[in-house]
Amino acid sequence: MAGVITVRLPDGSTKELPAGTTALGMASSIGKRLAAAAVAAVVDGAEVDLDTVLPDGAEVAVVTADSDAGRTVLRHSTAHVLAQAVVDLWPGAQYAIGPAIADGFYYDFSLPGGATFSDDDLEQITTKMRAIMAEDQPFVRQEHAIDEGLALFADQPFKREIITGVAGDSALQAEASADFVPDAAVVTTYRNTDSFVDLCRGPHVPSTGRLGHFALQRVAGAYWRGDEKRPQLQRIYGTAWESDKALAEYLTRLEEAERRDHRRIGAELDLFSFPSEIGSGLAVFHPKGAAIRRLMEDYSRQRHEAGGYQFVYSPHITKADLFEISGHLQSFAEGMFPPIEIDEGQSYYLKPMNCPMHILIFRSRQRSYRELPMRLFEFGTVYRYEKSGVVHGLTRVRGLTMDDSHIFCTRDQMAGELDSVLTFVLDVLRDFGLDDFYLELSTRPEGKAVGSDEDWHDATEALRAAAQDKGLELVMDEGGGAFYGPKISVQARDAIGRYWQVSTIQLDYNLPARFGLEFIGADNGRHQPVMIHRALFGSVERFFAILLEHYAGALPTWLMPVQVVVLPVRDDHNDYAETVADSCRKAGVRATVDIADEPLGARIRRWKMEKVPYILVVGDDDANSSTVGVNARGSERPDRGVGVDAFVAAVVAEVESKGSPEIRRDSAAGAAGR
RNA sequence: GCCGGUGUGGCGCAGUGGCAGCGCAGGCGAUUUGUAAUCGUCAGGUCGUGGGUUCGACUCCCACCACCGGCUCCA
Repeated sequence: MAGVITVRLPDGSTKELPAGTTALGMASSIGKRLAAAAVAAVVDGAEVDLDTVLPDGAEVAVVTADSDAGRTVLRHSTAHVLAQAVVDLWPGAQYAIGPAIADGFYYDFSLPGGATFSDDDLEQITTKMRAIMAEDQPFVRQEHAIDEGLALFADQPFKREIITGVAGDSALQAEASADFVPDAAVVTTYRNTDSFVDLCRGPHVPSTGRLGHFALQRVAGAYWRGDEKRPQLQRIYGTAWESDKALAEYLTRLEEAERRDHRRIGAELDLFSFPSEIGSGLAVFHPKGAAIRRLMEDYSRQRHEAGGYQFVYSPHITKADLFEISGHLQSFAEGMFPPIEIDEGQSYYLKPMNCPMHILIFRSRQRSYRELPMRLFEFGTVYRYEKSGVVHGLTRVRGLTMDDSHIFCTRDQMAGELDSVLTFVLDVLRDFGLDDFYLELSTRPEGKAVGSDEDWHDATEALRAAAQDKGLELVMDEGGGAFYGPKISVQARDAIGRYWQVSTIQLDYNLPARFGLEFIGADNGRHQPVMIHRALFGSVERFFAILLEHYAGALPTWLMPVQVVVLPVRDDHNDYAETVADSCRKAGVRATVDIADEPLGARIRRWKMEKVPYILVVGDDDANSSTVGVNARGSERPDRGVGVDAFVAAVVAEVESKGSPEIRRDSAAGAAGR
């Protein structure tokens, strides 16, 4: 019957509506709440504005503000308002692109006369944006032919460039500008007022009044289309959410991340520093930080030894020749410190990688297949000339120590070796408390790869098989491998949901060939070994930082330099406190006594801030009955009258299981609650 | 490397051209403490470095260094 259409909803049901009903109309027919929360719709798989008239038989879903897709719409629309505000405040400003990104949005501008934003500008821009939102201006969608579009943006060169791109190679442009998906020879715009129109595929919220839960965060420079040879634009970052509550929660999350910042924790706990006298990106580890690092390294050594790795050492500098043979000088010279010239033109470089050294160890004599797989391991300190703007705490430094292994094996051993290496790596990471992973497989890059198609195929499939065997999510990074071989990287999720790339396992066809590596096979012939590069922590410094952020400084007991501190209540309890500490030490628990020359509360506070796992308070009652009062990290109230032996045994067990007091407390609380 | 910001005792901060301050931490003294800050007192800074402007610079200008947020890069 004419005048009625039927649409299908996401739950499979159908709904009859008068012809001409818009997506918003449909939402209203379902419920007021839904209509109020709606910001866009998906019709037959395409995201559209709410005022889109529904065709008969369409599949329709309402996009609400509190969904990921809905927030994207909010953020994108807020970005438009930002652009409108900036153009209003800086007449003649050119606006480039303003997409939604994870948790927010940005917009790039070129200001008249090369002016730049400063943080102070954000306030007046925000005020202007709120004014635009208060006016509740509609977002009006229009379609234009290419030449119309070019005329419309006559004084907006960045928009013209995008439009010109649309007219040209559309696939390429879609790649270049995530903000914009071109469609044949038509461009779409959204107009808020006579004075502001932006090129955009949409969808947008119906009007600016639907926005408002936003905050501008910072200004930054950003190259046009991410190309450092192109002009640098002025970028403003912001965030926007469906409600003030969601916005506040997000800002709280940012604060939490700030509290966990390893640079802050490193300073608070006196773990490391970056003296400017030494140079940018070069850390020194203080005693407490060094103690933690040593525990990490010692455990790693222990595991590697058990895992059949052989330990080697190599120097920090080498003649240029070595990195010419390896190819690093040709490819990565700008990432290396400049050479040291000695002995009439002889150049020495600080090593940026350990692999050539390990290769020379392999090549130092003839090798038999019986020696393979040969797994060489070293905590190898390398130096990389990171550009001045990129150094960042311990995560991006100029001097770092890789827990670097190079495995030489036969082609037949390759698949099995990859599998066991991956198992080993995940196992050790779990011991450090990282247990939520996904894997990323980086495949052959276009064009510049070395090695035969067959080699690449075999290696990639071997990596894929090893990865799939682990039952973890596998994400493809097509074309993301290095020129010399495919790679698996392990991405670990931390306590607040951030992913960090830690371990990498990489096949290499390049270096064995460049160095002419060979071994004598069972057939008495010469063969080239396969080489696997493997880093587990990646960089020890960076892994240290990841652990600090993951645990917010409260490391598991086995990694804490001081595990137990004993506080005598009065100074006549000092001797008993020493006895307790001795009992700990005898069991291999790191314990110290903090004598009673300050009030107990003050001492407890100090050690709490140190994040010591266990604070023991001992007084008359304890000295009389060989007990301690246990104040475990993370607990609200102390546990009085615990027997010394029982306490020590519990800590020993916790160290053995690589646990933390917080976890033990939870399970204990669960048991006590019954 | 590029854009923006910041740099004041060990740490966190105040100080808009005219005598460098506060809190915490530190030293000393007193306090003898039962679960997150006892009281008093003392000391500590050529204000990131180097130039310049000025009668006078923490303050204004220039260069450099370092750090922070991004961009680009990350073997």
